[in-house]
Amino acid sequence: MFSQTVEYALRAMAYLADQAKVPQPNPLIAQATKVPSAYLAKVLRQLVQGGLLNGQRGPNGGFIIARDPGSITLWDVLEAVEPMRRIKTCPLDLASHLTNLCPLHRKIDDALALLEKTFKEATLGELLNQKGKPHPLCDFINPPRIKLGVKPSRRTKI
Amino acid sequence: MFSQTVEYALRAMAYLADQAKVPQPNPLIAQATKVPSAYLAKVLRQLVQGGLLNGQRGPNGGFIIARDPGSITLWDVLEAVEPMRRIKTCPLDLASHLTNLCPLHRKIDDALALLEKTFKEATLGELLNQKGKPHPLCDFINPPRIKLGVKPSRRTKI
DNA sequence: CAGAATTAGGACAAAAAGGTCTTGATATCT
DNA sequence: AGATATCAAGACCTTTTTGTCCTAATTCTG
Repeated sequence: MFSQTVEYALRAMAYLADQAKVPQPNPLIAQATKVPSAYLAKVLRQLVQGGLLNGQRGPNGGFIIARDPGSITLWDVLEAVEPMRRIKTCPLDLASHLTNLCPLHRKIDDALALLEKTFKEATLGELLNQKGKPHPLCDFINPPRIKLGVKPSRRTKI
Repeated sequence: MFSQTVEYALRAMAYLADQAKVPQPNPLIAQATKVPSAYLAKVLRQLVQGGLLNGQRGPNGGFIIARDPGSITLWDVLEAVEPMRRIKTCPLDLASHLTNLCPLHRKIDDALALLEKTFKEATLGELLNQKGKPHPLCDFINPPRIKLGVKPSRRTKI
């Protein structure tokens, strides 16, 4: 129903909302969210371009959330990576339905509207620290920023 | 958000709900719903296998709705072609979330649950003949069953 | 400034979804 | 029975999505 990309984007945003202020480099996010790092890189770039994250290069760089998590909705995240296409005009281009969707497409679009509303009402901030609930995505809070296992380059000649 | 296949399946079911009793051959459904006929064939087969349609071969054959449209929900159609995958266990396989989804995935699954409910409450029957609304999919009711334009075979040698 | 860490961008590969075509089975009609 | 209309099944192609990899640009540290 939701694409992988959306799922990954939401995971990354939830993680970064939790780590506010300290830039998190891609491999660390990838580990915490269990998303393939190389693909995550693409998703993160979309989130930067959507204005939800800032990318900071160089040592001690990484990604940092661009605004207060309380002001970012799940809808904002969705829009940044894969905008929902609401049904505005008849998908069959029938003349008589131009201004007035047929009951089927009205029903479908109503469902989309409901989804849109649900996600617009949920902020990243709300997901954090809900008592009685597990912490988002991660078994422990603020994992130490340490080097991950040094993966041997496959280019080991000389 | 919804796949093409789901959209096509819903169009076909809405059309056939409207034509109850008279078998409609694939090309006619394809024309009325503006779905590529060869692909529609696949979708129709899934709907037959899902028990929502009956296929009847031979002259004057076609597809016919298997049950009363009032008893078929949009959810049934969705399930037949592309079952929604609810989130039942932690997608990250975190031990501490096994029985208790984290707030992010709880939120996502709640949205899926809402969708599920919406579609379970809507039947094909309800879509038909809503007054003041355009007829589903088609500019006129019960189009005559006529031969479509004979498309010249591309195998015209000899 | 040299070196290392990190994002930015894009080429490329693999997998899934969407779409086409051909062949075979079955039903109807004369 | 023969001719024809139709679905059933599946091989095959195309496009989109997902995933990998390499190179360039930038920034930090000593």
